[in-house]
Amino acid sequence: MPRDKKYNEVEVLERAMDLFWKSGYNSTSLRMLSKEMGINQFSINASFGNKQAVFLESLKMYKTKLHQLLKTFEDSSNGIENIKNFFYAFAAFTNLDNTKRGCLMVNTMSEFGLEMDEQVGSLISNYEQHLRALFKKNLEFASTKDTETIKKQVNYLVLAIGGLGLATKVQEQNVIEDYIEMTFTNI
Amino acid sequence: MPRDKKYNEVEVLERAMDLFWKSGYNSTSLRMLSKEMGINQFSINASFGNKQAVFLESLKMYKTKLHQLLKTFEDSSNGIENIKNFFYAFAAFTNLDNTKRGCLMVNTMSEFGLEMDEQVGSLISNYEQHLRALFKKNLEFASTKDTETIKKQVNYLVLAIGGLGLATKVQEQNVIEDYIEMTFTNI
DNA sequence: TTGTTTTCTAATCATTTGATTAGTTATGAT
DNA sequence: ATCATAACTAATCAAATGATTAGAAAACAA
Repeated sequence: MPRDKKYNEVEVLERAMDLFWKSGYNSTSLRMLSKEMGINQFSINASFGNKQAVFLESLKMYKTKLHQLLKTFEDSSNGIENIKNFFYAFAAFTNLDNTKRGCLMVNTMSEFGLEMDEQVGSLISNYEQHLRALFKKNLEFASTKDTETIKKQVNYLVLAIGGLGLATKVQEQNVIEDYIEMTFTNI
Repeated sequence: MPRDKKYNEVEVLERAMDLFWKSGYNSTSLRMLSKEMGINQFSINASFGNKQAVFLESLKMYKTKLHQLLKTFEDSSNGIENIKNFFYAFAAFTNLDNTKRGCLMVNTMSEFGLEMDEQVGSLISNYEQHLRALFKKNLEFASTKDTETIKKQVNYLVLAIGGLGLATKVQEQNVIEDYIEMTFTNI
């Protein structure tokens, strides 16, 4: 029988995710990953395949983390206030320990635009649909809004949370708070 | 007397700007620039210094273009509607010919975050101040808003236009329009 | 035409990149 | 203890990167 792996693939992937989150895909080299993950380049490729695959797995892990955050708001009582609370939680999440990393998915959208790896692209658009569903559900809750209004407000909130993900990379906390408060003044 | 330059530095810079606008700093190589600008790498460095300097000059040119757009709204009648019109013009500008390039400044903020070249950073924050001034002036026009409200609404609009710059890279036109319309129901 | 000056071309430099190789080490079933 | 297997290390590969070099070409004053 062969020897066992010295490292835990979930643990080293978490380090990879942190690095991609902070620096993006193109600015993160395999050598940086190797150093940060504590395993060498060969082991990275042995465990994941190649750099693109490490990135995809990092995105999946990020999505899981974000989903854990989201679940709280999916389970709790419904309504606008619930969406607003999610915005605040998202802002805290994307600026954990004042790291100003933004949102890995938003960063990735910005880095690649529409010319994105297909698997990465579908992971992200899948999550956008997920968010849309949450927003829609909460907007419909105890409300007399017509379908057209809800559609527009969902579009609005999706872009607003994208903008929030970008803003947490560069803006101060008080500006972020003003933004969230203002976003929900009229919906 | 020496020979004259075969190329016009403004024209080749415009090509460089287009490339940085489309692909960002790190994903644009000197060889891509050379091909697109129609001059070789030596000439690029002879005219501008190095890659970073070409980028800085590209940003300056972009800023000038954006400023030409902005001037229309600085000169025209004041008020909320004026800001809204600027949002629409900005959305059209960042998605000219359906190129989905977004805003070069927003793209740059997203690519580098706060760890940005000093000159690039001050150029961008300088423009943010410019926008803040425009928004403030128009919000104050024929309005009884208190100082605190105006401060919050300016913060809101600055982040909203950043989000719009990001959104034009990936979203459809109708979603963009819903976003702008909804943004201005809140102020 | 000649000579001087600068632009331009093409080749090359040292690094860095993603990826792979050859060879060594450790594990655990027998 | 032996040995088959897979994980590991370190070195290396070809390609791409930003930058620079040496020399040819062009323009104009004299």
